[in-house]
Amino acid sequence: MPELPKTYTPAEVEERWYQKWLDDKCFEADPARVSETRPAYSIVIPPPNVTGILTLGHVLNNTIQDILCRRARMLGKEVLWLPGTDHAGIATQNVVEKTLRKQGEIRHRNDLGREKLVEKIWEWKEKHGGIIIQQLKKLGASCDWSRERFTMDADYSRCVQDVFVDLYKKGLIYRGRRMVNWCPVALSAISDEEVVMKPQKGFMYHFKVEVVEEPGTFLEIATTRPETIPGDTAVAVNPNDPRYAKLIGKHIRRPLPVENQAEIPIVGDDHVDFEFGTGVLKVTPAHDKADFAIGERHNLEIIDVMHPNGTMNLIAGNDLAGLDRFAARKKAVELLQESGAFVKEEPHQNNVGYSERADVPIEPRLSDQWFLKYPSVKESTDVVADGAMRFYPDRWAKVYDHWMNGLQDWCISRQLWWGHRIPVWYHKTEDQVHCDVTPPSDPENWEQDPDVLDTWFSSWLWPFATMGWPEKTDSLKAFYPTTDLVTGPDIIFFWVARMIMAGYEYMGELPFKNVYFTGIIRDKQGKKMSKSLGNSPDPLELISKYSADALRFGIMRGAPLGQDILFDEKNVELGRNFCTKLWNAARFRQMQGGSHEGEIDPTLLTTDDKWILLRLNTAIEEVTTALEEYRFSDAASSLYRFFWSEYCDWYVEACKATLQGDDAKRQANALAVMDFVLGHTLRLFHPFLPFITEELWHGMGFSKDMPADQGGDSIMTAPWPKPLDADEQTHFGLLPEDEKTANDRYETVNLGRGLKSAFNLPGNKRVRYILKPANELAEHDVEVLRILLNAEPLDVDPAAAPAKGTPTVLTPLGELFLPLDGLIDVEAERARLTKEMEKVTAELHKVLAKLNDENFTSKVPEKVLQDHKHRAADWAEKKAKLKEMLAALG
RNA sequence: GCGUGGAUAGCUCAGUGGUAGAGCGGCUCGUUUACACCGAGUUGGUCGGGGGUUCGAAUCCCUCUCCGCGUACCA
Repeated sequence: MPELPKTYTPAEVEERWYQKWLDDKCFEADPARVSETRPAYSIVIPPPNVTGILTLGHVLNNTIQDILCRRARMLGKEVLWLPGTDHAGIATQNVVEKTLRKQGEIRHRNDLGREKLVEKIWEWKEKHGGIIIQQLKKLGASCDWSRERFTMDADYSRCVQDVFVDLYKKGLIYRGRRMVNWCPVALSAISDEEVVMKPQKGFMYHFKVEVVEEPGTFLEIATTRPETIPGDTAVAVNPNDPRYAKLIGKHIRRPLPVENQAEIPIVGDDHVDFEFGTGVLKVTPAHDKADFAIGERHNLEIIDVMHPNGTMNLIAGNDLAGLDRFAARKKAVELLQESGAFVKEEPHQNNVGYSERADVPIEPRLSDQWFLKYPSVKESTDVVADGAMRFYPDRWAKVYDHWMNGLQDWCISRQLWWGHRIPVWYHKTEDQVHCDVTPPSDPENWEQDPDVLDTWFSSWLWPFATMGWPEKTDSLKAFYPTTDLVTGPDIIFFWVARMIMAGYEYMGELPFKNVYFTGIIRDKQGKKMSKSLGNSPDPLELISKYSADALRFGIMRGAPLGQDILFDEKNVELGRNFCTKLWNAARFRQMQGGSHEGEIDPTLLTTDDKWILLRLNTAIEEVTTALEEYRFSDAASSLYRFFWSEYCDWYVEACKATLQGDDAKRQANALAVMDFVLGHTLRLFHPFLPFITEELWHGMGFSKDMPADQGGDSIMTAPWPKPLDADEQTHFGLLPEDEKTANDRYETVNLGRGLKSAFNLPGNKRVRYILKPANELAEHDVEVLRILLNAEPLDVDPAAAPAKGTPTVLTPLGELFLPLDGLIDVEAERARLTKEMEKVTAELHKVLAKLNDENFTSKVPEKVLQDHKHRAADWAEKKAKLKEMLAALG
């Protein structure tokens, strides 16, 4: 076996192994291999935006998926991780339009026209799209790239059309003139889910109008949007409001536009809250959802006073026409002031809906759009409520349930060019509609609906449309429903809920069995990572600086289930350091030489050997359980602790006693134990650290132990470690008390080191210790103690009686003395012992106080009582010893 | 409003009824048979406030404060 290089070079290693895995088709899933003994495991990737670049959110999300997939492979499952990208309608069209504008090719999309622009976007997609796919490879993602899908692939588009036509024929998709959320920048309708509410500081403007039928009677109206007054077609009061009820049916004169102060009615409507504002509401059915509803109830005229881009139109009047809605607001106030209608303005905070994408206030707007009444709602609600589909963390189930019980029809049409065009044609002369996946036979007489579908109307089919639906393909048969879905809670409604409904509607079954919701990545201050804040580090830079393994480990160790993640580069550094530690521990083993094929001889196991085997068992159990419960950070922490604090810090150091000795058999046995532990550890780590574990697996010769079928000798397909069962533990002679024996020893070492440091002796200075053992110690155990204490020599003397004032510490193995030739400072030792005495006395008092309390002793469980009694005895014994020691000082 | 998560060492978090923990940071020492991306030692906490249940509360209950998220909103 060639020697491992002194330093680990992740960039070269990661590149090399990823290519090898690809060449060997290690990630490719074959439905034909699925069987009773080889169950399927599948995940569909949440398809990133085709224009996207890797963010830390993607790193988190995809590392989790990769861990799940890699572990499933090691458990002997046939694994499909299906990758792909999303065409992301608005976002992509924006990116490309912007690029073209920057390059001076166009000023507006109309310069190119629909066909040309779509062509340009495709070109752009082929050239620059899917960068993120290459970036995912750098991260080590073990996706089956041979199955990469795009939501606008021809067959995928066909699925989208099929579904549209089907839902149309079922009467669930309909076209209607409704109030929608209109984005004045994108010039498109958007869904309720794409609107984010933001608190706004603004003003509440009051103005008064005279009741036409009762001159001298004025109504005061409060509004935040005076620019929409020209669109008012009524004012509304609550019919139960004693102040105004009698005015219902009468009229007022609308103050704007100045040149058209029409008379509009006063209507009574329960919607009006008479405690809010003045209790009089102006009703603008064209520009407010609630007002639209009032308008419908009272059959009011609808007057649209705005252009689609948010500027005022001519109907708004000469003073306002052409102004942007916010400029028009100011102008409208001025006009009211001029006419004397203005009363006052008051600062007012309210919530305004913003277009998530363009970050501008949306404009409620009446327009013709396509809507979907959600299908399979009941099954989809029940499956989560019943727990048949599990959410992790499960509190999201409640959020889901809440949304499912308040479903509003989904506005699925978008006034964009990039996307799946709605498969509906209108007859040019007759009132006919053709909805089908194929155009009408006489296309010259028909015109296709210009709109495209909301991107999510394609993503919601992702779990099955990527596997060949509507054919009943082998892949669908083998891998649907998928096993796990890993995504952020921010798209629970956008995507998760809709996939569940589509799954039931078209596959008759749930699309995935478990949903893991990741946390949201924030910076150290807790701010959300975003490009505009510039607080989002580039994962690729982190990879080149620290390695992909380091990034994966760092982010997973700090990502507890259900919590947001405060990202700190320190965590990645920790990951890098850990990889280095792993590398060096492997090198240490290799430097001892010897074959790694040595069998462990149970009769030669030392206390330390047994201890590490027991600790390994615990680690395997902890990691396995944690992963089964999706507690990735716990799994990572367990591994970290086991390998660094237990294997490296104690076991390897203790082994040096054997390795320095001259018993060849014992040495070989120690190496066999190391190999056993390392072989297991590498496999436990592989899902987290795929690259370095593969490199060491091969570099240390573990690979050839494994059967070379399926995936060859890669650690990827090595079996997932199992804890030793009872028989194996018997075989190795492992007993639970072995752990205590070793722990007593390590505690003794700790205490001895503390003593040394208390007297300012450098850790590397070899000093003499004397142990007055409480029980007899084997020669080997003494040697281990000597090495770990860095003692030279370590005298074991049951009759030890060192000079007065010799620093002494009580250990589980007996009294340990640190003779300081000629340097004894009696007062210093007295001070140290006195301090110790105070501590022990305080602890003893605490326990005794409880034990002397009748209330305690009579009510507490027997086990707790015994624990306390033992503790009291321990402290008492320590106290007695300390007293003796202090007395000896004179 | 309603729902939901959180507040434990300087920082990030673990700890769900029985002796308050880890990692990082800080400080001290250090070229020991791998590893300074390291080792040894050490310093850090009346567990957000108040009340209750209990022999016993970081842990269970109530309440308040603050931070976050979701959702619904009144012009």
